[in-house]
Amino acid sequence: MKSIKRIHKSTDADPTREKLLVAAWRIFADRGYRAATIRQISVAAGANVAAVNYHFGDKLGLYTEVVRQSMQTAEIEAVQSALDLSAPPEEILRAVIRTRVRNICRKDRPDWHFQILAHELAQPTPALRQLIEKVGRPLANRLLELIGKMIGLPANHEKTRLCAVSIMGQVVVYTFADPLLKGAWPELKLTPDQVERIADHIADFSLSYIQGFRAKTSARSIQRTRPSVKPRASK
Amino acid sequence: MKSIKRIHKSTDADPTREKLLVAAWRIFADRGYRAATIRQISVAAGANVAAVNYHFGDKLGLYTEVVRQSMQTAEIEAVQSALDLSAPPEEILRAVIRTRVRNICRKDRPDWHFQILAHELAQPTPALRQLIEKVGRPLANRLLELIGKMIGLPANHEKTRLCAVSIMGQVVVYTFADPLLKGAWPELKLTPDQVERIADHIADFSLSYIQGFRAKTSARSIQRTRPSVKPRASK
Amino acid sequence: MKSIKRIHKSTDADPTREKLLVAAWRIFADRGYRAATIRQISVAAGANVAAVNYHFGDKLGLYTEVVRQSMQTAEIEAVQSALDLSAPPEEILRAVIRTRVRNICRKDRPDWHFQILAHELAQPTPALRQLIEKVGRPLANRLLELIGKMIGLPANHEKTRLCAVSIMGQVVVYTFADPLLKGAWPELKLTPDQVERIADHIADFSLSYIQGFRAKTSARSIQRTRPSVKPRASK
Amino acid sequence: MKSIKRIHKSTDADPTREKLLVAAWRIFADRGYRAATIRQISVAAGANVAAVNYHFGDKLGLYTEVVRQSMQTAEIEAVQSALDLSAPPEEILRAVIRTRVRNICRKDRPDWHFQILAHELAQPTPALRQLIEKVGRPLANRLLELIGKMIGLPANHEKTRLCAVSIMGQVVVYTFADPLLKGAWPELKLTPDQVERIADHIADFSLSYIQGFRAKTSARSIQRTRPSVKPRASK
DNA sequence: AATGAATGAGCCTTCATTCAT
DNA sequence: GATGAATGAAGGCTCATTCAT
Repeated sequence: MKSIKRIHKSTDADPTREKLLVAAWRIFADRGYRAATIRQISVAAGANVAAVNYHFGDKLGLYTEVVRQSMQTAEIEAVQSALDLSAPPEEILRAVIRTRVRNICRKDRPDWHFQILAHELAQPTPALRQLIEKVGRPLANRLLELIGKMIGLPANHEKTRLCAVSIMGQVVVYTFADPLLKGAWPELKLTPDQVERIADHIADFSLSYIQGFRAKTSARSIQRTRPSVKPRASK
Repeated sequence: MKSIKRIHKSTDADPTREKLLVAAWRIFADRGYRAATIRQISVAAGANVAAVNYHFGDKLGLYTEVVRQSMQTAEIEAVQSALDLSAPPEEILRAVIRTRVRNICRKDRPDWHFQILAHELAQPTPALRQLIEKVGRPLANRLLELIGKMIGLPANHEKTRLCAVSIMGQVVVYTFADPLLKGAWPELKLTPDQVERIADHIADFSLSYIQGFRAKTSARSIQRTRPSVKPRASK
Repeated sequence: MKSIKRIHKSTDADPTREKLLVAAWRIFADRGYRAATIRQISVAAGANVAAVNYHFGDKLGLYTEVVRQSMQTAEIEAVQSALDLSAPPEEILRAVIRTRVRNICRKDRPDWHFQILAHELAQPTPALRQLIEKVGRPLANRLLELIGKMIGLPANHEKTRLCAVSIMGQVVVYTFADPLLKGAWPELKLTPDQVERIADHIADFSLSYIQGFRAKTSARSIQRTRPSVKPRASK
Repeated sequence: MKSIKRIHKSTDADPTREKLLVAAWRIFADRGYRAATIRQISVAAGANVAAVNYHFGDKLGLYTEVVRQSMQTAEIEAVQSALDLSAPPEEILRAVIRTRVRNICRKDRPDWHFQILAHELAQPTPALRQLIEKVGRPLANRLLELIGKMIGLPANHEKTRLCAVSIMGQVVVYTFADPLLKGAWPELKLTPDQVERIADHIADFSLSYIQGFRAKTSARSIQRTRPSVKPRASK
């Protein structure tokens, strides 16, 4: 990425810059970094082709800014805040899943955040690293702690991680494999009702194992002092 | 895609064509259709740029052939044949999951099949449609029947589909979100041992809910005639 | 032809666009649409290859613009205005022929208009249709009316059309068959003097028949009511 | 043109070579030298791409042979033989025009000879020179002699040449400007009947001037000894 | 004698970037 | 501050030609 000569103020009084960001967000989410062209973005934003280079240095600069802003947005915050609730862990997990799944079918800005993530994972750019470290890791850590609490194992235990991935996989597959699901499951319409049922199912599906696992470890923990001892101790 | 004028003999004595296919498979899986260039592929195959045009008509023709062959390969067959086993459904499901997960860390041709699928889902090409209809739908149908048998619901029941997606999501996330997982989970090395543990976990995780669900529906089905009433009590 | 995204100001202060048009006009007239390359044109205009794409969308866009401008130029107007003269029809016909033939040996822009037409007729492009409808048909109609008046038959009468083609053929053969004429007629130098003699000859040659035809039809029209009966006695 | 390594016998017992020539003749006449590809020709002839190079050295060698054979064919001979008739010059001229015009609408091999000539004139190749010298000049000379006899002037007199070009122009315009004529003259169907009327018209149109011219020169030749003195003596 | 396979040159087009105003 | 104009690099594709068999 080329270094930007000047830092422009990102105040609200700079409509061109903002319009570029919104248009870029949509188009990058739709087509990914490479397939999107700055001409498409400029036209969609009603700006000149050179405006992108002027405001953001180059294409990668614009993209990086889009990714940065995308990760700061409310729905991510919503997920994070859901993780902070002082409710029972099961309810927190349910809330987290529901919040995330609901975003899949938002009408105004359909899942742009995760679409960008999906494109990044398929075709990484330099933005992926910061995306992982700034967003992926913190979110993962909170989820791991939550699950660890539920199954009575440390956050960095392999079983904890496996459970976290199992939950995450069930959620993201609806974003990543959308065309595949629509092709093999014609009734999948992602209406608000159906989305609620999906969220409930994922939570039920996951809690079934987690609660069963806790039961087993709890039973063993009667004899032992450290409940973190897991059934498969190897590693 | 330009139609190829003639059918070329695909004997083993056609090294250039084969080398092109192997190189294209690897590069397409690595970078996706658009980002891959026929020059890169030609150089990797030790052939001329025009060789692609000669053997496959154009870039899309080469890609289509790669996708077609990719979907015919042994591991897909392995998954399908696993679905045909006359073993108990639980064992079949375990075998299917294990077969698929093992392919993630194959040394010779690392998960190219699913990497191509991931690229297709992120940036669809005309090959996606046939990929869905030729591979996605048949596999999905077998999986749905298997799960339907286990939970006592029709294959096209929404709950059956939700379970299938939950299982599939847990599996494919290891391919689709690989950089993200590696970033948030440093210990994830995908050694053969670990891959086995992953497969076991996904099977345990999924069977926990499925077996519990069958127990409930079985109990209810004594009283009720229509098992399509969703037994989920919560919400 | 790719549609050009924006309308560029065609002011005189746009030298590159103008230089491209002039160079393209010459090269297209010289070699035809297919044989001319945008690299040759760009080099001749002192511009970059991509300038063609920027100003005209693509090669066909540039060509279409060349054809459009070519047909609007003065000499075509001259022919048309000659047809509007309120002089005796014979004089108008003479003027039309002379105007057209003179353009064959113009020093500044040698017969590019008709050379492009010749290439279009040999290898049609999408521009041919509009060339026929915008220029060919209107000019033909005026010529037909003029001849019809002279021979006392309707403009759309077959004999009127035959006469028009006979005149037109005598004129255009000097452009279309130029190499052939030069080869079989070494004294053909197309000096201004000789061009004048050519024009006079074509007019004399044509008026001989036309005036004789009018005499015959006039004589017969006293007796006959339907002048559409061809008065040609031979055969 | 690349020199052919060996001279192949052009006997009838070489069907591939013959089929190539026929296919090439049609396609070259249809699209011209540059636009025609040896692949199209090979496919149309049911032969291999390399067969062209094998039999004719290269593309230009095939084309040259096509042009050479085309010029030797019967209809050209027909025109030439018509010029040899010992009939009155007017009848000979009529026969020549009729023979040529009739070829325009031949059903089996529509005017390929003149279509190739038209392409050559629009985009000359090295074959043009020999085409002019082997065919153009001899035919022109015979026509000039014929006309010279009719108007009482030497064959190389400018007026003789002008008359010859006027006649030739009327004929070839039907081949060269075919799309233009069809566009501006919808009733032009080139049925056999209409073709006969066209031929008669061209003959009438031309003889009107020629016979009138002879009358004038004959009148003067009573006083003068050298009938080559023309009305407009300048030059 | 004939051909399937392969090649290098050249073409049109796209795109991010830069420059002058 | 902002933009219209222009550019160089790179990509896919076509085609005549050549090579090995």
